[in-house]
Amino acid sequence: MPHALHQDIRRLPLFSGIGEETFRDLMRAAYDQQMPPHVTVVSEGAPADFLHVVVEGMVELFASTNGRDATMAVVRPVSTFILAACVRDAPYLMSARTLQRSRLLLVPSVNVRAAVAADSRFALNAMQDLAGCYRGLVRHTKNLKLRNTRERIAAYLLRQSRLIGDAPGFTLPVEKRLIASYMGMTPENLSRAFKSLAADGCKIDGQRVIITDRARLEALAGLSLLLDGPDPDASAAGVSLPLPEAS
Amino acid sequence: MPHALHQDIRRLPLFSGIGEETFRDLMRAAYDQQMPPHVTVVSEGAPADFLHVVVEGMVELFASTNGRDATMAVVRPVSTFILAACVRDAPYLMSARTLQRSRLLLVPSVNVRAAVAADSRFALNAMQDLAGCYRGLVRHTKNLKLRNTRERIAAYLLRQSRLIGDAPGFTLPVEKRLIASYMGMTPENLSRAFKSLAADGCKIDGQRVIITDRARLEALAGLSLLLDGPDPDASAAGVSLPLPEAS
DNA sequence: GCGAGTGGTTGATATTTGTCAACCTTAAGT
DNA sequence: ACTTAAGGTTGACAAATATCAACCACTCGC
Repeated sequence: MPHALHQDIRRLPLFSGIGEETFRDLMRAAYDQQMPPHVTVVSEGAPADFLHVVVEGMVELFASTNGRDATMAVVRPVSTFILAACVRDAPYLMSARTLQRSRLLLVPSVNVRAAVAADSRFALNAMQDLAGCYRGLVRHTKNLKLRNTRERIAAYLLRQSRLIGDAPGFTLPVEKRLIASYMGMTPENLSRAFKSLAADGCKIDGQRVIITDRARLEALAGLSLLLDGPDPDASAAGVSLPLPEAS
Repeated sequence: MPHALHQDIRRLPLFSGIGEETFRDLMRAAYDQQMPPHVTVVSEGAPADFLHVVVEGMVELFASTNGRDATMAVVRPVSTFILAACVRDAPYLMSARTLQRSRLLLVPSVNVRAAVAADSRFALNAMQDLAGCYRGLVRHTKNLKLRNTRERIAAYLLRQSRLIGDAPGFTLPVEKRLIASYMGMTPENLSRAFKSLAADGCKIDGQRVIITDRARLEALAGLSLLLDGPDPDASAAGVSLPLPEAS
């Protein structure tokens, strides 16, 4: 595997500062896999045999029950997912499928568990990562329970804007159907809500978003928003959608 | 503080097996507080100065945005809450209020952070605890997104039953308004749903629940239930409601 | 024993959200 | 260039859920 890649992975908060030997052992045990698009790489309920690292492409984490299914997160390079199941040695609670041609690094869970036991810095990193994931999900759950669809959408767009430095314009990072599912609504509902937001300070045209009246949009989101900030728990990958692109 | 109490706390997964000295330092730094009912002990947005241990009584974790509020969990002795904010040195994402006269042990976050840094077993415990909390919340979120109110209730009741060993009869552990809010619905809606479940294998009379036709109730819950089991992530206190009492 | 407050239930009604079907647009494949 | 498939949008409609108001039952404090 190319050295540059290892560098990128090592720079992840989860791996940064851990023993050189720990890291090397993990990488050596890992499988490097190329996957075509639309392939299920993890099935919920299965034993968590691997920690996954997304190296190229894009992966959707989702959950399903008889028919229905819900997007839980979309993961882009370079980040890991399902650390929790891995350290708990418990079944996956989410499935994962590629959205594009992707490249994944599969690190056997046994090795991960050995590494947390052996390298206390790695354990601390894992702890921080999991705390961040947890907090990300707390925010998400609060969103689902405290806001209706329009408010959730407004809050989401404001958050996206803030994450790229309060730029008023940006591009949606993923397909709208994924955003809709992630936010617990139907695509139709999202579509209509997007349109109606024109009256509340935000214009959406295709993938392009322009916040025309931030104050108004914030009022709609039912702010008091420590709910989504001011601390983004940035490392909370694996429980959210990707960053948008400014423009 | 009585010795017996320390024993109970020490037996929590978070503290079990950690260095005697680590534990003693934490306990020595802690404040032992008696609180009357209906007192807010933690406000979301505030810096996370303390890890809280519920020693007696009952505490509700909740979140609120302009008017509305949502129950996130109910914590009973002996367990801890808001570990995540504490180790991240980040603001609380939830508020906490006593439901009854309660006794709390407040362990300063600085000491907790020092302890995880110094005692690698404690760090591993914290990691496991946070992984459990995360997984608990994942289940909860899946529930919210994939099931409607009746299904959520059916699933909840089945879960409660399973947690006490598949007893068909039990007593609801908390007030119905809390259950309703936790599950993201209004009390009125919960009340009606409870009544309607009589036709689907479950009878609710006041606090008493009797599952009369488990198979039928499971069918309604839209099972395939790895969703709530078979691994309860038991240590996931702080993200769920208390256990019911069998009867 | 009595009044007040809280939680719970019920009914009528409004709002929100989902469903279904049609259609449009775009990108990919032949 | 044509066809196909997928994502997205729109409208009409249905279902789920919330809201509001009244009422009941129970507990607590006097």
